[in-house]
Amino acid sequence: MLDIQLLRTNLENVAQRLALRGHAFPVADFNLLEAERKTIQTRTQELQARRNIASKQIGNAKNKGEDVSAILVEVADLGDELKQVETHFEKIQAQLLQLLLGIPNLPHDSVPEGRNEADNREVRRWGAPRTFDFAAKDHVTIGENLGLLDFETAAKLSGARFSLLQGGLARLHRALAQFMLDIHTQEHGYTEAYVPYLVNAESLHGTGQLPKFEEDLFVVPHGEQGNYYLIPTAEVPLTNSVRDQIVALESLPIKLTAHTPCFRSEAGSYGKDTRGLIRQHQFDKVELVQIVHPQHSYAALEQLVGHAEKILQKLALPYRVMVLCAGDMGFSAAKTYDIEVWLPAQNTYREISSCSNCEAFQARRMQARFRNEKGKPELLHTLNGSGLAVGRTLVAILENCQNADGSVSIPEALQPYMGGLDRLAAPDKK
RNA sequence: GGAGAGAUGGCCGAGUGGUCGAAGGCGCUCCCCUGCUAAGGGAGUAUAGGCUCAAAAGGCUUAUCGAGGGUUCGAAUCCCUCUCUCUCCGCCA
Repeated sequence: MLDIQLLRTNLENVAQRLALRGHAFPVADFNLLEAERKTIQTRTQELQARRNIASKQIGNAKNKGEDVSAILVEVADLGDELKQVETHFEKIQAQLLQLLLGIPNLPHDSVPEGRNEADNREVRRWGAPRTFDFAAKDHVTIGENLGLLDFETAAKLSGARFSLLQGGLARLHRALAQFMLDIHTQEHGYTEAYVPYLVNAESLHGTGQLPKFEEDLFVVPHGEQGNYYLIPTAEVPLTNSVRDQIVALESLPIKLTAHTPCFRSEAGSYGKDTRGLIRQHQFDKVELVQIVHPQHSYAALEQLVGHAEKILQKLALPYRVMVLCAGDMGFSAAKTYDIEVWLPAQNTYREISSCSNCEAFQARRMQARFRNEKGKPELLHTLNGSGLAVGRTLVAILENCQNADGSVSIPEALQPYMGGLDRLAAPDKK
């Protein structure tokens, strides 16, 4: 959510910056609503003040045993009018809030202009794509040939966009998550968290998934108490842990990590990445969240990207880092780096991590604050990033580490997590 | 699921219809005394917003005592609903 003060004082500028990311701010609607708000609020407060004064007079008069009927007559009509005006005021406030909740974050000055993926800029590359002396297969073929990846059964169990892993591949998947958590907690200073996978609507409002993107979420009805939502990312529970809180200055930065499944309905992505593990309704991810002092959020973003990169480096998987253009960024982000891993079968780099600084955008929605150097509450800055998407890392390993005989070499860093196993191979067929 | 207790400022805690944005304490900030610490004295110390002001300062003002609704001229206080926490019982991994 943007600062409404900013909209009041600097609307033109805000609209321009939002236009950079392809959002048309409804300037006329806003101005109209604001003007109405102003008159109604003033009127409401006038009436409230009058009521307060009269009530005080009644109290005083009664204490002295004086007759209060004159004042009561004066105040008689006040109640009705006040109620009417208050209701009106609340309605306008709600409309303003609705409007505000639907507006994406402002892009940071360092974010390149552009409309879509094609305008993202490469920041750096690490590692060189391997050259194959045989025809490199894609991860689906590799996994199915090994007998460890089974989409057919998954479809029977659940439907499209689900997967079933078995044996060494399932273990590799688990090993990856363990490995990532260990690196982030032991080398990068994150605190591991185990979080709810079902969250309430407030939490999703806090991080920005609601109210605008409900169709991307899986909803679980929960009787009269409303709905639960399956988390689309651990960013939601981790970041919302500071919702409605004022944290102490000394406790910053708060660095949290969690391994969770993520659930996305992928509405509107029909026909995209239908083959394989790239785009699933359920996938695992190790998430990194930092909650920091506003002065340090951009330094923290660079750090956070580095933490995610570190995983790929240790796995020896080639990647590149992209800075997203204004038009390609997510709703809550002020600046986003994507890390894209090399996938030989697709002969391209594919997103495996997305790291964003949301500045105070989420903090304002969540009322997440800290007590600053002057002792005053101030909004925090929040960051999040994948460190990394487990399923996609699995894909990258299958494809990058495949051998001519159909087996897959296990990156050295993971072997301790695999009981020393150094390759996945098909069982001998007899 | 059943029975009971509770939710007040950074924290503890008083407050059952008006003089309550809220006693008292702790903590914190500033000042004084002492000065090696300790002790002592004084002042200050919620949040969000509106209007005003060129801006800052200031001034005026509104809302907020878990959330929402109701009664009333007036609600932290009375009534209703909900949420959460705690204790006991039941059930369960």
